[in-house]
Amino acid sequence: MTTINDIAKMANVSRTTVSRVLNNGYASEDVRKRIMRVVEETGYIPSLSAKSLRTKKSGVIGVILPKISTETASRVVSGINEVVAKKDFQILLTDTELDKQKEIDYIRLLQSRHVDGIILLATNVNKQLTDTIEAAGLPFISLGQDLPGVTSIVYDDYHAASDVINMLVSHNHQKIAFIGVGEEDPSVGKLRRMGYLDTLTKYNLSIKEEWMAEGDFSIESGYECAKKIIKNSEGELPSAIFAVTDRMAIGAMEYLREQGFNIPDDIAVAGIGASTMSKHISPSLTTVDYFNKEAGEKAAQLLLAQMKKKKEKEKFIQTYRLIIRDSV
Amino acid sequence: MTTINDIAKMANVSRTTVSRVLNNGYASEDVRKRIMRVVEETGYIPSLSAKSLRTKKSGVIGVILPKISTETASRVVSGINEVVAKKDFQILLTDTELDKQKEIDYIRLLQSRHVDGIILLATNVNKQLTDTIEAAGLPFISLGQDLPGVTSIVYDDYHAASDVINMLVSHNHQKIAFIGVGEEDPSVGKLRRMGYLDTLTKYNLSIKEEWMAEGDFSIESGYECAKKIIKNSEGELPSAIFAVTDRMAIGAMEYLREQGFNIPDDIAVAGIGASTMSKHISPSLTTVDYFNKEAGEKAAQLLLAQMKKKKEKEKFIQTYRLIIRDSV
DNA sequence: ATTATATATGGAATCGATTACACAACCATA
DNA sequence: TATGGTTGTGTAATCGATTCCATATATAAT
Repeated sequence: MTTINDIAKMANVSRTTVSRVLNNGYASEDVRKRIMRVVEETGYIPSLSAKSLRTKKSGVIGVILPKISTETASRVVSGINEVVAKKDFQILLTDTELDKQKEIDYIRLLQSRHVDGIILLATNVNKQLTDTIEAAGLPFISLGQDLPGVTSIVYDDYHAASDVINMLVSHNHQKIAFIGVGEEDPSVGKLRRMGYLDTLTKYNLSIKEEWMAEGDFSIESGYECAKKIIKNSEGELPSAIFAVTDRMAIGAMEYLREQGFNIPDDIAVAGIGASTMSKHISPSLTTVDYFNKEAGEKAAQLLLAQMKKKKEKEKFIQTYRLIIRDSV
Repeated sequence: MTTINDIAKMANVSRTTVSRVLNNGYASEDVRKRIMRVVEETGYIPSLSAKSLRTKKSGVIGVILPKISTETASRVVSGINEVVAKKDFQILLTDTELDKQKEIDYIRLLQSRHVDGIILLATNVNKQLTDTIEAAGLPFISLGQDLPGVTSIVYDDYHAASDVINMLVSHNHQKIAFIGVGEEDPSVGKLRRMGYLDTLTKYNLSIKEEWMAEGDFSIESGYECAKKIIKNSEGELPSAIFAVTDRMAIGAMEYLREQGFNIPDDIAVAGIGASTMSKHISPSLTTVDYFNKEAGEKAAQLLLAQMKKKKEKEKFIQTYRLIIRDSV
């Protein structure tokens, strides 16, 4: 490996000058040319470890995902990347596999790698997590969960869920079942469920335990939840099922189709997420678009801004859009 | 930030000892305890930039993708991550957006970041690319394209395509249309097309220009290609369409459905990729599973092996599996 | 001609770790 | 008691950049 010292020697200048030329180009015409020629010839690439050690900046931003291979995650990452790549930052990717200890470990790891900032897609929210973030003292953005003390971009889960119910009611549905996830996840688990419950209450519709089931984000769990709901409510079947994610909605549709139910005539289905699939299955799935990529872009922009100038915690609510399709 | 020197002072030892304790734990019981206590108390995190500068190892492996937000990419990355995370490596992610210059730039960039190895999902293959790889002198794996001089994992595109045609023929299809992509992409563009053409020839089936169209991987382009094929072949419609990717196959299905064709009775459709969607649309799509995640895992394993001990170029052919579903 | 100012360059410290080498203390063996 | 081997610890060089400060030269102002 050629180093800055080699270049300096070959160009007959000090390494100080080489560094300056490469960073701001400050030098006499003559010297600059001489240096650049040597750089070209040798194919010299500066060591970013050395640079980072000295400057405390790495040009890397850390992204912590709950799970890499989901459509949401990949859209968000794509949005983030689009923004940061323009400023010559790269992304260091970590995957917690939904393990809350790893969320914390990775923050510390990224810190030790001197990343310039972190974007976290949290699933669990707890004190230890926020303490670790606090201690890291890095520019930090939380996406998808509102973290105390941390600038957050959140989806409007409550109103999105609520709007889905509004829409179902306006389609004359009175008996609406629910497929949710665990409450450790404040956004998807709690808020969406609250949106569902509160809106039913608003319309004075009955809330039945038998019409509620809890899955784990997977298509299969959606299938199982639908089965459970249908089995448990022999007397009175729901006329619609609202699943808090598209994948679970799609699993539910599969079960219903298998059982000979017509969607939407016998039972309507709605999800959240605007997955590619939702558009292309049949009947196409009514869902909520959360603009994940835009959220990723926004997160990246906020992070870059925060890297320039530390700011107070802010909270941004990402807009959403209800997409009404054939499944209702 | 507390440094190793701070720890040394506080524990009343030299930084050498601190380093040793933290790396191999070599020290007397007494000293070790003293140091660990201070480490705990201060929450000391060693600087990986400094470490990397000294050791020439970063614990990071670079991944270069043609496009982040595709199912293939996210499966592969997930496979890679699963393997390398176990060995405490992280992934530095870059996205070329299908730009061949960026493929080269990113290799150099990753090199300057002292990544310990690179996994590249190339789309374009050219001399400059292989030269850059050669020059980087890093452990390197190419996934999806066979790169001269570089250990590669390739999908068996030719035979996969060929098998799709075999299967269609065995379902009594004689008139098989084709939706492909550009030939700059040796694997998807060239090999899959050759598999199609050669197999038609083998069966003595006619190859018609009107039955062939070229898309760009997107669902929309699949739709357009199907339209073009149907329009151009007024006299004699094909009885099956083979698209080289699931997304294009799904686009094609959409057009056919719109036009009132029954799938598979009027026209059968097959794709490649085993996307999640292929399983859940209706009719479910016949496709080829390339085991992308496993390919990612394999790539990671090979890379780790190569990091231990430089090896000759090898070429691995990833297995595939034909999944016959309702669309044929 | 002298002083002040701008411009271009180099010297040397520094960032935070690792590691080759030296050395001291201790115990065991002959 | 001298010799040698272990074991534990420290000294100092090193990795490859950046950057503060000093200095030399050229140019402008008085």
